[in-house]
Amino acid sequence: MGKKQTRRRGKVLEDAILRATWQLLNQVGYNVLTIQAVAKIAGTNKNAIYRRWADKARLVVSALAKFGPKPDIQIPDTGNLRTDLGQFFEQAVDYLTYLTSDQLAGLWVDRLRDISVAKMMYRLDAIDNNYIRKSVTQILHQAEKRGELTGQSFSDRVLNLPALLVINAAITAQGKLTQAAMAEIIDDILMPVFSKHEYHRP
Amino acid sequence: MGKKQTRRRGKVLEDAILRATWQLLNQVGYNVLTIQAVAKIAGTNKNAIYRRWADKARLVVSALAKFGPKPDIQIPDTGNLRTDLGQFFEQAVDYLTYLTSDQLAGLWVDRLRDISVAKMMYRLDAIDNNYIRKSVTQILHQAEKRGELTGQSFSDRVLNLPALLVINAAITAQGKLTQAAMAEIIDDILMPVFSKHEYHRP
DNA sequence: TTATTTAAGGTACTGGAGTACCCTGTATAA
DNA sequence: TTATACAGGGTACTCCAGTACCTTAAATAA
Repeated sequence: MGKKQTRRRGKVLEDAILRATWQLLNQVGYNVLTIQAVAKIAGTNKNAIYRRWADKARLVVSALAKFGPKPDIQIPDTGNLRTDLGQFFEQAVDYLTYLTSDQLAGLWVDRLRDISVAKMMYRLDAIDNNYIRKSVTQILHQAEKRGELTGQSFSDRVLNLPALLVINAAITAQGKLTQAAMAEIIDDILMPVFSKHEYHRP
Repeated sequence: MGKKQTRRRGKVLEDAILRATWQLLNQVGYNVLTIQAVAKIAGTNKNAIYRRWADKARLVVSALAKFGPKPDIQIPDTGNLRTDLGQFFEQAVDYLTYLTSDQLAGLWVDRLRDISVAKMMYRLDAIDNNYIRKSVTQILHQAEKRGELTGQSFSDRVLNLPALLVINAAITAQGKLTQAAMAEIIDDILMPVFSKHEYHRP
C-alpha cells in the first residue's frame, strides 16, 4: 500500500500534469487554479511542473493546446472576395467565443505580463499561429488572382486588421457575434480597406 | 527620539501613501512595486493601505490620477481631414505612450485580472476611448461641413475604429509609436474607411 | 552487469498578498 | 473633562509563487 510503485518520467509525467491541469481548469477556471493543486492532482510536485513551464499561463496554454477544442476552419474560395470573407469569419466565431469564455478569464491577461502589455491581438490568436491572418492572406491572394484586387501588397497592419476587428467584436459582444456585426465589419471596414481605389497616399 | 509623535489619519495619511506609491512607481516601476514597500516608505503599514484600496492596481491608479500627467489635447481644424487626423493622433500619442510604458507594465493587466477577456478590450479602451471617439467624431463632422465627405453617417464600429487602432498600436509598438506607423494607420485604413466611394454594400 | 547520468520527488526556504486580531492614539460627542 | 467610537499601528497568520538543495529511481552507456 505504498504511495507509488513507479516513478513516472518524461512524456508520461508531462501528460499526467497536463491532464490534471485540464481537469482543474474545467473545474475551477483559470484564476482559481494553482500550480500546487495541479501537482497534487497529478500526483507529483511543483518542481516537476516548474521544470517544464515558467508559469501558470504557459502551463494552461499547453493543456489547452493538448485537450482544448481545435479550430476546424476551411478557407472558402467562392469566386468573390466579400463572400469568402463572410464565410471565413462565420466559421471562426465559435472558436473565438470559447477562447474568451469566463473559464479562461485571466489567462490572456497573464500571458501579457511578460511580453510588455504587448501583442495582445497577436497573442490571442497566436495559439493557432496567426491562423486568421494566414487565412485572410490566402483569401486576398485568391481575389488578386481573379483580378478583383489591383495587385497591391498589404502592410502588416492591414493584414492583422481582420483578426483585430473580429477578436475585438467577439470580446465586446459579450455573447455571440451576430451576422449583422460581421457584415458591418466586412462592408464598412474591410472591403474599403482592401479595395482602396479612391484614396491615395499624399 | 521615539519613532513618531503624531499618528496621521484620514486624508493626511492617504496623501502620504499616494506620494509614497508615486515615488516608488517612478523608482522601480509597477511590477516591482510592493504594498509592503509602499507602506514602509509612507511610514505606515499594509493595513492602512488595504483599508483603502483593494489591491496594488487600484492603489497605483489612484496615485496616477493624483500625480500622473493629464492629457492636454486640442482638436485640430486645418481644413483637411487627413491633416486633422494626423495632428490629433500626434497629440494623443504621447499620453498613450506613457500609459503603456514599461514603468506601468503590468498595471492594466492587473486591472483586468478578474474579468473575462470579454470585458478586457472593453475596459482597455474605456481608458480613453470616449475621448478619442468624441474627438474623431468632431473631426469627421468638420470634414462633412467642408464637403470632404459625402454626408454619410458612420456606424459605432467605424467611429471606434481609430481608438482601437491607435491603442492597439501603442500597445504592440513596444517603444514609441512612430510617425510612420501613424501615417500607415491613417492612409491605409482610416482614410479608405471614412471615404469609401468605391465599394458599396451589396 | 555495473557505472553514470538524468530527472523525479521531498523538504525547506524566501518573500509577497491578503486577512485577522488586538492594542492604542485621536477625534468627536456627551 | 471624560467617555466613546473609530481608525492607525503592530504582530502574526495562511496561502501561494518561486527557488534551492538533496535523495533516489530510472534510463543509458560502458
